[in-house]
Amino acid sequence: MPELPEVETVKKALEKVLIHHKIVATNTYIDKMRYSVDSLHDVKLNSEIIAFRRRGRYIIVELDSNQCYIIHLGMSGSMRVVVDNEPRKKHEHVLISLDNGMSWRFDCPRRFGFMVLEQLHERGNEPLILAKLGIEPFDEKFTGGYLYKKIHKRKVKIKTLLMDNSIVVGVGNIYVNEVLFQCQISPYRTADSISKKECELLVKNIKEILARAIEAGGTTIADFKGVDGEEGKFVQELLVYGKHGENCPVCRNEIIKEVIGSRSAFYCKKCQK
DNA sequence: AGAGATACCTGGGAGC
DNA sequence: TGCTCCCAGGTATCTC
Repeated sequence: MPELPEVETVKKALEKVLIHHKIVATNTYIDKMRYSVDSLHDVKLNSEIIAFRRRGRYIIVELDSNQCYIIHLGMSGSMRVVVDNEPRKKHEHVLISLDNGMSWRFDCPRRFGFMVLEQLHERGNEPLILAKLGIEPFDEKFTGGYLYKKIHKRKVKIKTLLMDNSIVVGVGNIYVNEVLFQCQISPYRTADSISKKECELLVKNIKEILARAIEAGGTTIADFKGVDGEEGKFVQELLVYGKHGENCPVCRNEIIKEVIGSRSAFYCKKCQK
């Protein structure tokens, strides 16, 4: 389940092996994942890969043809770069051949992810698909004050709101549970009950937990692996996610799992108020 | 417009 | 062991 730290890990790994190589062929083996893959065939041949960016959970790969790939790994997507004649795996839906005999592949069993090609009208322009995204968690403008302003009139539960990527991007279900536990805030609190001070605390912990997860190469729950097949190590640091029935590491009370906004919430009733 | 629910998809785990 | 059922997740899209 790639969240922002996983996506950052994948982006860095891809950049290392793909930068400055040229696209020589595109093969697709499926009509669509979340979106149609047709646009991938519009890539200008021999375009050079010149830059990698990440925006939220999206990876943007810029080409010197003024085109860019926009990639979302969905929940089970992964990338690998192998020699061209390596047999295709069952769910490798997109194979892009490079000028060095390597093959860049998108494996996406559940088809929640996508890969499309867009035009960049002016270099650096935000592709349309990303226009509605909220602030990056590591942006210095992402402060307690910013968060408070965005949420203090909202009636929706804080857990749901922190996962809303029009507020802040990259906080998915794993990390929101960890963040709320660290802040000792119940996932059931409505956003308008969160004080300015608690917003400061939330922002501080979002930044810290995401940074630590990036450091560890992401979290492996079931599906995520980095480009090199290495598993992320942050799973070892999770305190509440997936720990229902176990004891709270702080007070030894039982960690509870309940559904909030149709997603699993893991929390400690005693520690989180 | 805000809030909440649901569809999308398939591997894997639980339960029988 | 083999079968069926259900859950996991981010995002888009729907209704109220």
